[in-house]
Amino acid sequence: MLDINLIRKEPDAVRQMLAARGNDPLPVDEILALDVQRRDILTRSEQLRATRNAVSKEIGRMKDEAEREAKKAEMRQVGEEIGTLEAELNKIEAQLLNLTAALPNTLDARTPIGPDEDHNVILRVEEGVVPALTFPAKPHWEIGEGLGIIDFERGVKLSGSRFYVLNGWGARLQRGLIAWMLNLRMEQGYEERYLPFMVKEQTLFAAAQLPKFRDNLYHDAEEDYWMVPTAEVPLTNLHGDEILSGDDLPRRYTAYTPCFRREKMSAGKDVRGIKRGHQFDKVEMYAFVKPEDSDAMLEQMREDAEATLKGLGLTYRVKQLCSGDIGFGSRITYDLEVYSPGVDEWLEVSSVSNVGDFQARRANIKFRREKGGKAELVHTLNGSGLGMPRTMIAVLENFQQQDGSVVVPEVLRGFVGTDVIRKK
RNA sequence: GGAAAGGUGGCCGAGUGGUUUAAGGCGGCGGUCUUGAAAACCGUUGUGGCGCCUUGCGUCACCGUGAGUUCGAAUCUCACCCUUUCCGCCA
Repeated sequence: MLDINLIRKEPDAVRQMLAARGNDPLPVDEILALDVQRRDILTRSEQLRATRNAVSKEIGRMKDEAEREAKKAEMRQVGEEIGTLEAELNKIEAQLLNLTAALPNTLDARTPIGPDEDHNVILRVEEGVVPALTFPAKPHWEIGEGLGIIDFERGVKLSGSRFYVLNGWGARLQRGLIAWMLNLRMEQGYEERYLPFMVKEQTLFAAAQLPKFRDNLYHDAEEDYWMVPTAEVPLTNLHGDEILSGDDLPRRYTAYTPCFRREKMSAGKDVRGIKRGHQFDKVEMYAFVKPEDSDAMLEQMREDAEATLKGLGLTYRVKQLCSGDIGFGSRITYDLEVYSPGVDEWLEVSSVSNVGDFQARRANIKFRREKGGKAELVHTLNGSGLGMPRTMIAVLENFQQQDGSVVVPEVLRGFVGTDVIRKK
C-alpha cells in the first residue's frame, strides 16, 4: 500500500508510475477527492464527539432533573448527527481503501520504463559448466516418461490437467533439490521456517496478494482458509503487527512450501510438461531490513539465488524487469532464467524483488533504531531460491545423456542417492 | 463437535454505567544522591488519525473483533475469533 501522504503531496509522481506500469492513472483523482471529503467529515464528527464527551460528563454531575433531561435530549440529537456522519465516513473510507489497495508500488529509479516484457533488460549471461549436448535434446516430458519418473496420466486422473505424479528417482531428485537448497540458504545466513500452507484472508491482504489477485487463489468455500500462492505470504506476516528492534535487523528467512495457483490468466499457456502447474514446490528467501539497507540486500539476495544455479553448473541469465512487466508490489526486480535445451527456452526460476515499505505498511511491520525511538516501517524483500519444477526441467534436460539416462549434478548426489538416473 | 473458564498497555494485574486522564506493581527512559554502581527517592512512559501558531499543543479513536443499548460503555446485550482445561473424534 502506498502512503496516503505520498499521494497527497506528489500525485503527479504516482500518476507517472501508474502510466509506466500501463495502469490507468485516473484513480489518483478519485482518491484525492475522497481524501478531502474524508477529512472534512472526520473533523466535523470529531468536533461533535468532543462536545458530547464534555456534556455527558456534565450530565453525570447534574442534580437538577429538568436540566438533565434537556441536556440528554440535546445530546441525543448530537448522537444522531454523529451516526449519520460516521456512516458516511465508513462508506468513504471503504471506497478509499478499495482504490488505494489496488494501486501498485512506486518504482525504483533503476527500473527501466517499458510497456511490456519485450522491454526487460538482459543484464548478463552466465555460462554453466555443463557441456553442450552432442545429440538432439529431448524435452523433459519425454525424458521423464522414458525413465518412468514423471507420470502425467495418473496426475490427470487424480486431479485434472496441470497435475502430475513424480515416481521414484523423480520424487527423490526434487526432494534432493529442496534439501540442498535449504541447506545452502542456511549457509548463506537465512533462518529456516516451516510454515502453514493455508492462511487467512487478512494475511493475503497484508502480503499484497489481495484484493488484486483473488482470481489466482484457491480457498475454502466455507472457512477463511486460503492456499498460499507462495511462501512470501506467510513469511511477510511472520512479523506482522510487530515492532522489531533495530539491532535484530536484517532478519533473513528461508522456507520450503508448495505453492497453489489457479493460473487462470495463463489458460492455454505452457500446458505441456511440468513448467506451469496448479501446485508446485519452491524454496523462498525473505528479508526484513532497515530502509537504507534494502538496496544492498537486493543485490545480496540475487547473488544468493545465483549461487544455486552456479552450484548446479547451469547456464542462466540475469534479467531486469521493466515497468510494464514488474510485479504489483515490487520497486525493482531481477529474474533469473536458466537455459534448458529440451524446450529450448530460458526458464524463469527465480524472481528477486525489493518491495520497499509496501508490504510493511499493509502488514504493520516496524522497527526502532534505538530504545524509545520512533517506530519506522521496515523494508521487505523476497526472492525465489528456487522454483522446483523449472529447476527440475533444467536439470533433466541439461544433464540428459544420449541413452535416455540423466546424470545427477554433483552437489545433489548425496541428497538424491545416485549418480545417474537410469531406466529401471 | 460439546462443556466450562478466560482475553485489559512492553509484562503482571485492579476495574459491574459517570469522581480530571484505565488504580497499583514490574520493566524501560530521564533525574537527584554517589568516586562509580546498586539501593532509595522524584519525574516520565503505547499506537493510529485529524487540525494547528509543528522541539510542541489540541482533539478523536483504540481494553480480542464486529454490531447494539445509553446523554455517557473496559463495564450491559448479541454474534464471532482466540487461549486454557475437560469430553468426543482423529494422523
